[in-house]
Amino acid sequence: MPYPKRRPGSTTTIRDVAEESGFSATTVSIVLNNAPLARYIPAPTKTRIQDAAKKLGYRPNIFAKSLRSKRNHTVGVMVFDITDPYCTLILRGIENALYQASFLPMLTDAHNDRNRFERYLEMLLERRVEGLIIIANWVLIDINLLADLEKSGIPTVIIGRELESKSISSVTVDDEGGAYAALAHLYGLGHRKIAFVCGPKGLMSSRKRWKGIQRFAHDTKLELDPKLIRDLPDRLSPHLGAEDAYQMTEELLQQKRPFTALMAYDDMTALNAMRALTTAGVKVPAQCSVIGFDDIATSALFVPSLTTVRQPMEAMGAAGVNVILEGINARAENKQFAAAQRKLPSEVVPRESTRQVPQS
Amino acid sequence: MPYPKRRPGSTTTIRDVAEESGFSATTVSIVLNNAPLARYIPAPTKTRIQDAAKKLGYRPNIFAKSLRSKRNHTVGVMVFDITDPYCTLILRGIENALYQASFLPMLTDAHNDRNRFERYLEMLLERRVEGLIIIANWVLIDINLLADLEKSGIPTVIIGRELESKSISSVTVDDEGGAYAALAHLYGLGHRKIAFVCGPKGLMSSRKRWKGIQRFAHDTKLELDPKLIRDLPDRLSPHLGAEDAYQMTEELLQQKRPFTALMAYDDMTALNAMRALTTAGVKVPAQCSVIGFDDIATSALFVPSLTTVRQPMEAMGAAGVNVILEGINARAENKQFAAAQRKLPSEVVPRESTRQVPQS
DNA sequence: TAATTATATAGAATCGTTTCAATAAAATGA
DNA sequence: TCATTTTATTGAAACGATTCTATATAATTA
Repeated sequence: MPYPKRRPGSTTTIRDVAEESGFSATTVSIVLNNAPLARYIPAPTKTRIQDAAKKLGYRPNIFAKSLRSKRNHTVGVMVFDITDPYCTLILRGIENALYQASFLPMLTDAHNDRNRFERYLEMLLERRVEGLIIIANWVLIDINLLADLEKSGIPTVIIGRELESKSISSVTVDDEGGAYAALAHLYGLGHRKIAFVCGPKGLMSSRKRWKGIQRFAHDTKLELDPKLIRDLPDRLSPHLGAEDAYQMTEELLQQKRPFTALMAYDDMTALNAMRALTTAGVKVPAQCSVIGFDDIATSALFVPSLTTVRQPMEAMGAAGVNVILEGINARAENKQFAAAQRKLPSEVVPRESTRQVPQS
Repeated sequence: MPYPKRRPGSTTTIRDVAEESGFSATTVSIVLNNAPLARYIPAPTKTRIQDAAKKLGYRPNIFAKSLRSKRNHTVGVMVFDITDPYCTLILRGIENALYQASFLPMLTDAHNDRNRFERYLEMLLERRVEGLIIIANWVLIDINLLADLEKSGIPTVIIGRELESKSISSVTVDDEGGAYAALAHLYGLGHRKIAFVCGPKGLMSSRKRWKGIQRFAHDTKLELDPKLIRDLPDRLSPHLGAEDAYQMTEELLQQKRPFTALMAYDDMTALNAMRALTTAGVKVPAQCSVIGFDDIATSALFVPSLTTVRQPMEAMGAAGVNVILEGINARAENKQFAAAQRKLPSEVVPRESTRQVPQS
């Protein structure tokens, strides 16, 4: 009995298959992985090995495989708040693109908390994920997280935020163009007195959208009334933002400075603005049109449904995956790869909340 | 030069730390893992090893670790549609509970598709996740998936659906009690003529909720008008359900059979029912109260905000994690463990959409 | 003092793959 | 026919940790 009989409790290994088929573990490995050398192996041998593997229900041990190959076909995905509807569609896009490539995501949620972010980052690196996708939102921890990331050297992409880094990729939507188009939409409906609830100054996307607004105003000589412009504060907690939007809309109304349309930083802001308007007795869209940005799921369900600028969230998720997949492949072949900065177009989705300005 | 100098390109291994500290790899391992034998190792040795590890930035190779220990501190999480707001809060609960235990989730989304479910299941087993959490929804693939699961022998829990299996755990909400309480809420507000848009008969939760309704009606001698009861069809696609709910509410209205309240199978149904009511000119809650079930995020934001029965989703996610963690621990110690069936209580959340029945 | 136990460390085996290097037979070319 | 190439297969060496077993000294007990 030269080979030890395989112990009943243990799982079947490649050596069991070798013994069963009458070939060596090497040959089994070559056949089952269809390695280059497999072209020297005659068909009958192949079938015998495959049959043996099937018969024993052989499932290669992924730990051993990973140990050799240093790969695990896994990427880390970090969100800052999975409760945020903005996230889930991006997640869908990520998931779908990873599925195509037979990768699986490790999902982590930083809860908008810096410590948790760092702990999770550590856990992901410890597990040697092959890539990292970060979905930025609202509050993104500041820049020194980059230090940790860059030195780790794993392909990383941030979705939803532009970065000046040369080693971290990013996928963003065309904020400026989207805001430009949104304002153009309102303008096209005849609106001239327009109120704005802009995002926090600290956010790049907020600045970009404002830039788009200004550019449109400049292009068409539309006058922007400074009294009708509010900025959301730079807050740590995103859900407080909802209340802020509500309050600011109330403030805008209390000024008694008439406006026929309101453009909000994003959909959550717009939704809360609508609530404030409705509560104050201002009918949307009859008396005031409202436009948002993002097109989160709720926006279509709302009454009235919200006109908004759609971010192609699934596409952004997919783009993020493709960017890091390129990085991962380059890495596997020891090639150099450069970080990519992708910008995707957005599109105005007209719904019930905007309407032709009433004749006066 | 007895030891080969460590190659510059490669990562630092335990042997590098051994060489640097002047001890053997064995000792390094014992110290760094604080293994039982560590109590024989004097403090100075320990610090020298720890310093060396820190100096070299040693990070143990998790693949090698897993190969020995057969563990990876990872669980598979399967959802059927991450876009479904019902999922995300449960996911939050899962994520949070796993974080406490230093586990990480592999997230998969079956897209309500059976093939995808099976492919993902295969991928998760291949990766040897230590446990499996399935968030059932709306349409859950039928029972023969159990065969695959049971034979794999990994601890599994299904959240949101009761199962007759003895080897698969489940976490559910008290559907019957919740529906009972919801109807009691309407009854308490004086409603007697109540319409129902029930869930698909095929769903256990749907049947349970209906049972709660019947029990309440029986207890209080409330009469249920069969003409005011509709069942959502058993569909494959969950989003079609939204349109169904809208239509059924229209049908209920067209009958001209008065009702002062409508109880919906779940929040999505309720939201669409409200849309239909509003569109038809029926004011909610002035003319008709509406109550849902689930308490998804959108419900609080809606105008009017939706009264509903809250499922403790985060708690359900956490409970699911705890169940499989017990299974995983039992397994690690080669103990037997029995599947657990947990049922969590629900609670009525009164909001704007329900109101005292108008005097007539 | 001798026998025993506790302390401190290391060598080698193991986990299950993949792959390098070796070998032998068969097919080809000169 | 002999040298070379192609085909077919394998033993052994990685991959990087943990742990079993062995060993040597120091401390304790009889």
